[in-house]
Amino acid sequence: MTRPPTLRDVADSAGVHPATASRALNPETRRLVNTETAERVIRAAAALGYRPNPIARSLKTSRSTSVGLVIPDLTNPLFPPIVRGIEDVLGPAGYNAWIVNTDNDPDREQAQIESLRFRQVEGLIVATARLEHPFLDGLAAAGLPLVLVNRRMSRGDIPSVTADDAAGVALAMAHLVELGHRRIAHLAGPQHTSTGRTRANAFRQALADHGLPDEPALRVECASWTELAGAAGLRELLDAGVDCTAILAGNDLIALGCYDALADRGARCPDDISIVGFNDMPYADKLNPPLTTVRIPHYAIGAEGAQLLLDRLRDPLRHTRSVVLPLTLVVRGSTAPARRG
Amino acid sequence: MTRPPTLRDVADSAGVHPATASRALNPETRRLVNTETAERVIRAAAALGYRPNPIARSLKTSRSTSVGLVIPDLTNPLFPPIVRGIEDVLGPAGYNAWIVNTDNDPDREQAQIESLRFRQVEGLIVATARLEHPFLDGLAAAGLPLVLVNRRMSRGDIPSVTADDAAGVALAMAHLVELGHRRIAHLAGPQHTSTGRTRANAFRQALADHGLPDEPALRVECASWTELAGAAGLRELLDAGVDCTAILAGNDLIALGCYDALADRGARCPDDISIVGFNDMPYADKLNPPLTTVRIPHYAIGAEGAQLLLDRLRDPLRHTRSVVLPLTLVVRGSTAPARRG
DNA sequence: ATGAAAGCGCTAACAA
DNA sequence: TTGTTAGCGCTTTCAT
Repeated sequence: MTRPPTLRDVADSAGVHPATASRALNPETRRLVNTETAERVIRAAAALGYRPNPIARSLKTSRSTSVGLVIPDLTNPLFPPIVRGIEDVLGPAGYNAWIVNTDNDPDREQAQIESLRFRQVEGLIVATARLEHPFLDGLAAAGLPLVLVNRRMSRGDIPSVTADDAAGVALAMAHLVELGHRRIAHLAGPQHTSTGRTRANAFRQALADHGLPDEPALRVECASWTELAGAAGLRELLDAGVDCTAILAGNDLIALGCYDALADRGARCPDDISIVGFNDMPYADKLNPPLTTVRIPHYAIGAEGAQLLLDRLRDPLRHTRSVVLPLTLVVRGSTAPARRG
Repeated sequence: MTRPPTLRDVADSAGVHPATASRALNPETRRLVNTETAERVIRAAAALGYRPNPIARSLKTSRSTSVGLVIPDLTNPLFPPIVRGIEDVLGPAGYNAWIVNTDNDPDREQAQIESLRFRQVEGLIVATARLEHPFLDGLAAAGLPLVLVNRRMSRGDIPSVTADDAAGVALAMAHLVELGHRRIAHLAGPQHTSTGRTRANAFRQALADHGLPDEPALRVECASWTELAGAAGLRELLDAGVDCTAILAGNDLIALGCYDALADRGARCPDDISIVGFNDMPYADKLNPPLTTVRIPHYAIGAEGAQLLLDRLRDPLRHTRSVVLPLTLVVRGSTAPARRG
């Protein structure tokens, strides 16, 4: 195993100075060098199997061509498609992403983000934003390029890519009302996240739009976006003796928790209660019953987010912008006409 | 935003030479420096908020403290837990992983691995091994530290972490035989992978162990580990008029494909045909019917694999070893007593 | 159009 | 125990 060739080796082999070889090999500066010389250098590089050392380049240019990707938990099926969308955009641009999991723990999040800065990432794509998020505020204030995906923050000045949650809720609610449901409950996600808040607000808006009463008893906030929290939420609702024929769940995992809670009580979906989820997670169509849900374009969210960050890195002064992506309702077996009476 | 402090700033602030500061700050070399001086340096570093620049360190030491992780597709629910296991071991050791997806395309795999070497990874954890894999042979021959997870290669000298697939098949088959099944088919995964081959071999061994005939018609090789290929495989079997009461699927996705194919034909699981999967993928318990499957310790596979690689990086001369992890059968609704006649 | 020279921030001989 | 020196591989002024 011999030492990999360096720029110097290429220069020697082509009979030029390393600086000239550098210029010839870099597309950005190639025009500064004689075409013939450039070709000679390029041939020499190819012959030697030369690959520039990105670490040396980074040290000189203080650009790492890497970014950090902050997600709650890779094993949540929501995130892998986002990650792929991001990588498929970053890769061709010469960038790569370091992925960290926060497990929704602010301390862990802070430690992980610090380890990313330590790695000299040029920017961050963050999927863990809370509406109020002082730590992210600080990073933004420090000038670190930041893009939010999936969730936004209250302050609107940090670029974000989100789905049109309000429209999704409107679709879901219209579907339920169309099926004859009049008493619809909402098992909301955590209200410190934009997704949780936006969907809950849109739920109330939909009630108003359809002329249905907004009863506080029909709204429960789940402690987390998990099956466990969803089951607990529905049990709370049922224990309180609340009467409803349909549930709008904050997301698919909460909907799955509803399946569990219903099974515990010997109730059936959709016969007794219809359920709509959010996300269209993988295999939602294979569940029992297949889950009606709002499909979110996760891959596109990732891809758009990466694009926003690249734009920002290439032109730091460019105006920031946020992107909202459309979504669709996928009707399956978990929703059915309401009991009449 | 002022320039981040460098080692030089710390040295100046502590009134020592940068080399001394370097020694004081690095735990490995701290014993070379006077305790008081070291403390003064450490205090100065803390006061300035100094963080060593890992890129400069890498350039000097030619160690990147990064490794590459090669997987087929992050959106396959098999892999996120492996990734987390890997990261949870690498992180505390000061290493991080670059993740690449190959989509099971050898060309893409090669390109991605080259981009990892370009990034100066110190080693590779590979989840895409085929039994014969010349490209990986080449990397191993070139001295790149390599660890295989999930799948092995024919040559046994590359360290690997796998589940005890043969034992898993034996468990699954014993379960089916116990339930009264006598005509059991195997929808095997691709035979160029160790998992596909090992499970298929163990299937035939189990037939022999239980005194059942080994009929070639009862074995089908699926083209890939996917739902689509699983559905195609079962259709092929049914179209051939093969009579069986149970199916051992190569993995859970192939089992899901069987669900689809059965539904197409108006047959039901487990009433008409029982199915056992492999992996215990997330939400396998929520499927219709809940899937009986062999649970593989994915997180542990990742964690062990990372440990093997770290051992290798710390002591390149250390003997290689491979790890085989035990697994368990999870019995659910997709298996039931066979029809009698 | 090319070469010379300097330096990104750090570490590791070697010298004192 | 500390300082001196050199250099990892590359890019980028500046000079020619």
